[in-house]
Amino acid sequence: MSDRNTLDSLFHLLHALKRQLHEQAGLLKLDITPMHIRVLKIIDRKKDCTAIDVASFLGRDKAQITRLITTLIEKDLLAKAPNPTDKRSHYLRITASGDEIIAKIAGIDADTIKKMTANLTPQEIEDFQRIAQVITENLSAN
Amino acid sequence: MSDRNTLDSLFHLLHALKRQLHEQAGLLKLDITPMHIRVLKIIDRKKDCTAIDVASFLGRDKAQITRLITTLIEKDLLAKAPNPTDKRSHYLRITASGDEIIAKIAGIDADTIKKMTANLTPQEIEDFQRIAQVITENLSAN
DNA sequence: CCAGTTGATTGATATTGTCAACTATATTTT
DNA sequence: AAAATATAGTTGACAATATCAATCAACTGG
Repeated sequence: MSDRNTLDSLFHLLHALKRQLHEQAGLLKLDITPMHIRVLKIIDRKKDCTAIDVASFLGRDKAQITRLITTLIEKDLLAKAPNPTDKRSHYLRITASGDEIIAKIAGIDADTIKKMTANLTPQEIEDFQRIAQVITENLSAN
Repeated sequence: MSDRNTLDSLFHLLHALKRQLHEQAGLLKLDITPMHIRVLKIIDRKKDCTAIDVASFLGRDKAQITRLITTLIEKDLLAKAPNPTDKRSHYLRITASGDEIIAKIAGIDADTIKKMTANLTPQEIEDFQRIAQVITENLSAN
């Protein structure tokens, strides 16, 4: 367990995080996945958010985003509004039910972060985030 | 981009890492995935490794491990040897071709880590790894 | 207007992950 | 020793995530 290298550690962390978020998604009792939740959060934060915005923010394929948005609309957590500047695209708006879910998610997220960062100092958390970002950029650079 | 929270940062990092490893797996020109590579590495490190050992080390379902091992055997990177202490199970042995692949992987891994940690100090890398482990443990604890 | 680009959707398919059922051996209990 | 239980491994089914290619409609620059 102790002779893991950086890559292994990260993989392990990834897996633990995935499990955690999957559990949390289950807590919502909606038939919704972690990715749906991420999409919802992004749309909530960004004004006049379109599908492309979500895709580029997450660095994911447009196809995946289309499908995630479709199910969010089916579940009435999201609705499309016309985009006055481009008839091909739509502004994504959170519905009233969506707002409720987002509030719940915020609470659950806070718990997760609290759990993750138990026994870490604010300085450590800040360092971790900063270094994580550097590594991400290093990986993304080609 | 800048107002990401810890969860978002981690997700982003893990996604970038996944992509990187996927590319690297492609580099091997075998028809093999990142998970196959992880399994191969574990078996290489542990003497008399069985499928269960791999599953418990990775914290994955046995079913998934069985399938990964099956394709590794098909590709002649792995072979089963009898386990003298239990007729249900087998020791997993790396073949000669498997050894070659593992050597290549080691080189590629070194490159990845170098890329990831460019412009980070040894201290930062150490901190990151330590904090990542703490977070993993926090998440795994129930 | 035309050519090329972009936003969105759909189909196909790969990877990873989980659950449940099952076989064959091992181990424990009585 | 026989019965009950547990474990190693396999298989089937399926969910969640991800990517690629093709397509359509709408936009943009020349």
